[in-house]
Amino acid sequence: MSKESVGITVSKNTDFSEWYTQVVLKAQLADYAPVKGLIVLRPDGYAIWESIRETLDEKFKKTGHRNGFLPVLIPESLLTKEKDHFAGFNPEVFWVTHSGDAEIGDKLALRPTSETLAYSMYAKWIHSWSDLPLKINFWNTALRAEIKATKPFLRTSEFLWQEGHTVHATREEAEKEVLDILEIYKNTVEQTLAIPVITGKKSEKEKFVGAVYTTAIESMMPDGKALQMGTSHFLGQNFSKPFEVKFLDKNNVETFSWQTSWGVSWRLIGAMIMVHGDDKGLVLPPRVAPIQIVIVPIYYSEKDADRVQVKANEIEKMLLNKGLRIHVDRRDELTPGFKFNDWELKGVPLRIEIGPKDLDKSKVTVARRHNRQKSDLPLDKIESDIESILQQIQDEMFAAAKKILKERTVRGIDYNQFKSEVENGSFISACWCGKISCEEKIKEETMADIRVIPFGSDDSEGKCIYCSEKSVASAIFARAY
RNA sequence: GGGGACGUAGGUUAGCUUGGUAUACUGCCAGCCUCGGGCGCUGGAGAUCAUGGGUUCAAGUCCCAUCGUCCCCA
Repeated sequence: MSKESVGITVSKNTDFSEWYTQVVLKAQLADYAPVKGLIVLRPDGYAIWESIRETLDEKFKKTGHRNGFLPVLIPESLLTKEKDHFAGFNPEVFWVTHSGDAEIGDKLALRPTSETLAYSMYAKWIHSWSDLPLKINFWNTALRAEIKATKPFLRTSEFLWQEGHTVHATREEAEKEVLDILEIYKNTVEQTLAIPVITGKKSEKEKFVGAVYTTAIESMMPDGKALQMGTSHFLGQNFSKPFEVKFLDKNNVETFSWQTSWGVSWRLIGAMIMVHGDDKGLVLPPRVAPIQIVIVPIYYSEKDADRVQVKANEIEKMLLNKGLRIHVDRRDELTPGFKFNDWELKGVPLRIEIGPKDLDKSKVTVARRHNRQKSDLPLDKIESDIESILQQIQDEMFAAAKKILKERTVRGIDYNQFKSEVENGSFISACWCGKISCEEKIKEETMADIRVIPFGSDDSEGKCIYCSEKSVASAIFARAY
């Protein structure tokens, strides 16, 4: 008999929104904070963030970036210095106006993003061509007031993220940085989180306010909505001029620098929950799972307890030595059946069950979380096979997600079909003339807009899906989070 | 921006129409239990009924206001 209040009570297919919320709460990733729009990350949720952070951090450092830390308060005078940028963020800015009872003259913003603060500092640090490139990344939080439509990990008023801010002597070098970072994002999301992405440029309407252009990785969620997974911006000299981030080049000429900024947030966790989760709860890809393998020892008598525990400890040690993240569930007060459900809710990719019946046959039972299949594995095969099983799970999860993305991307349709495909929750690849007015009309009429203009999708042969004029590219349209 | 729903033990909730001692399940604690898919049995602790005001002999229940949360649509 199942205890409904403990597990997930709705189906992912029929009530996606409620399903998502239940997974977040019941898998104990996060809980609602006392203030609307804010969440508290619990250890199981934070562990996933740490895992993502470690993967990215290693790649950033290998490509010459270093970490720094920026304060959370930005004076109004600084935030408003680049006007387009400020206008874009203004409605979402939290302001600190008082210290105690006294009013603060130049009121302070809780950072919605740190370009202005970082570059006011960079201007002090950069004087010569030899100070460049400057490549600093910051692991912190950003605050953007979300009054309506909040959702754990996807839309919250404060979120964990990283923001990278780099400064270069030439345009070419900065543009290469933008693409190098996007490639790191793509690889990490695809190989670690097992979520396929589409890379490309954002339209003018959707680009980062203050950027020359924005590149992004975009992905599809199971409800057919697109989710922006990460962005990498070419800022050109839009910030270096107002903030005077300039240097003397080798010819002793004062030159404004070229800049980039880029970030991913804990939104990635939300995407991973949505893409891989099922009606039993969370499903974690092995590469990112804080616990990759859980061992559940099964026994009743004292005698069985001894031999089962000895074997469990032995396997734990063997797998720890291989660098795997493993946990033995030694809780004595719970039944095996409860533990199975518990670890499935929490998404652990692989479970090893060891009981007297297994040991009698010199094997263990392994249960794969992503397809819920159980099989036998001989004791003497564990050491040699376990890593390839994990790899296989990782691959199968990515392949399944990729198949869905492919199946739900449609192309070569007219505007009438476009409307019904949007309703179906499809990604639509369609020609576009490049005019913002067409994109806005489409958004008005269908609620879908351009999520990304994939690299290499230039197309001057086609006709715009909306106005039928000559196209510039085939873009990906969809409704979005 | 518009609309809807809801605040009662840690969680889910009954009670509200028709005012009269606060329901259950789950979780928690103690003990027992062959416990391989949320096992069973016994006992126990746990509630300023969101907040403030009003009506009344009497308010979880009726009235007003406030605060908060969730969902849907633009």
